[in-house]
Amino acid sequence: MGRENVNGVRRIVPLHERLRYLQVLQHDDEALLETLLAVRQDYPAGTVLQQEGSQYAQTRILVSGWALRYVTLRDGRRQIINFLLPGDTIGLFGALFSACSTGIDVLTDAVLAELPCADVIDIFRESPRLGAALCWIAGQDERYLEQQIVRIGRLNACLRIAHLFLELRHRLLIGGADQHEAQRIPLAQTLIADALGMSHVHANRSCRELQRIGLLQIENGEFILPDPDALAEYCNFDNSYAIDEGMPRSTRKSLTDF
Amino acid sequence: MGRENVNGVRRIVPLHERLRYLQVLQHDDEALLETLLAVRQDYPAGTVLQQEGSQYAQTRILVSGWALRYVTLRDGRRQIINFLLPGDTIGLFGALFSACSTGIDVLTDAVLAELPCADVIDIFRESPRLGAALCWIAGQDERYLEQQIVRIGRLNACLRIAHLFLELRHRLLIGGADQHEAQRIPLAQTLIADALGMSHVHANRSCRELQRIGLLQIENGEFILPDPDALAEYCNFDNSYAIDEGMPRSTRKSLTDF
DNA sequence: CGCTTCCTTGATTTATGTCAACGTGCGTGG
DNA sequence: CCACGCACGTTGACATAAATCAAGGAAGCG
Repeated sequence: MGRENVNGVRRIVPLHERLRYLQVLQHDDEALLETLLAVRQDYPAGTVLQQEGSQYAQTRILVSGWALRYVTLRDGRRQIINFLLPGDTIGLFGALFSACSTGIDVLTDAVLAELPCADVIDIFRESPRLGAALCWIAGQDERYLEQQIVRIGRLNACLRIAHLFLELRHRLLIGGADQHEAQRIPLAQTLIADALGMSHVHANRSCRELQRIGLLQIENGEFILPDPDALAEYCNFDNSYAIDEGMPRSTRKSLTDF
Repeated sequence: MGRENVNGVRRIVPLHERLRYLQVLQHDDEALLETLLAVRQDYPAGTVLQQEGSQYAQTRILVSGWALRYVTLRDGRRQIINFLLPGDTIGLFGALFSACSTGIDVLTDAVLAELPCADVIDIFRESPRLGAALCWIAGQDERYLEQQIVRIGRLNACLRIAHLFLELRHRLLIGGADQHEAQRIPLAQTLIADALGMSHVHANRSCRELQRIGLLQIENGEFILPDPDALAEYCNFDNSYAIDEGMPRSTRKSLTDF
């Protein structure tokens, strides 16, 4: 489960990788999930996947590449709500909403699995275990938004950037990236500014500052985290409980026994 | 459904009121929901309902009163993630997480319905319709967090306050409050500051400014919104699609046919 | 080439935070 | 009953983080 051949290379499917943490899916669930994720679609960098206020076209799962979710204000400024990484879902419960609250753009070339929104609702009938797993994914998304609120609300520019980068690294790891991959953050400074509620000028100066004190490298338009632990120390990043990865044993037992 | 006698007065149950919008619950679902919400518990203002990092004790639904959800930083400052109003859930999918990411305090005297977290997971087996309705509630929560990110990230202090107050009003209305009730915001300025990522001094000055231009009244430690439409105009508050209330007809049909 | 996008830097303005002091109402314990 | 502490609101003076304005440079691309 969770791996597939692409150009002869055995590749991780990040959503499966994420769900593996849960340790509740059984063989049938995995098979069902693989069926649902069978349809793949490629999108080039820059594609608008979803427009603010439009109807949900489909439920999508990011298999590879980065995307971003944003809200545009009347004056044209935008606020990036969060970044979407391999293993993240788009419009998971889209069947339950009449319109999208955010726009979504693909940032890099990306591969998405696509299925009708209604199929997700059917999952709950066919496999409560898989349904619970999807609620867990949705709950994690919400926790990342909480972290984003804390960052923007209470941290200064440098700390915000450091904290965001560590979250992204953490999520890349959860999706199955190796340590080296997870230290690379391919974001333009403009995007960081739009995500963290600051001007691009100030984002630039803050990145430079982090670079100056050795916590960040800037190479070919992407950032490298040379020392994640030092960075975590710098901004008090804590993923022990703020970003939960587990499920209580009792729940796991009740789901697997079912 | 959704009403009960309290001191001889027929009272709205806000979660039911919220779910009524969906128009998918059938008689059995409503009965099941009422069974689950049968156990009520009173808490006085100031009670700590949940500590950051603790295990989820139970799933709770706010029946009356206000609460707040927050994260505390190492230096003691805190960021309020959001406010909880009648009809909001606490730890809805708590069964799926090993620990709480946030603390929750009761702000006013409050009544909560309480049930074991595991019962929520069982709902998905017993009634996919009710399960979908709960996912919709969870999805709405997430949208409120998105709005919070936009506020803190891109609006200045006065606009943030105006926007937050309008969201709270909107949510009070959804929970069944009447127009008059929904114009009353019983929050201390310190709380507004902690929620909107500003100092209490600045929150005070901004509230005064809103009062000066006639968009806000301050009475006995609570705020009144004398003209919600003017306030919405002032801060470009838009609840048409940003805060979705509906569900596509197709989904409703597939759920009710089931 | 000339466009565009992104990054960079300096000068200046503005929004917001910090510090300090004081007032008010309220509950509590003597 | 009063005295006290406490939480909250208020205001002024000042410091600082961040936005804005402006200009120019580097890289990619038709």
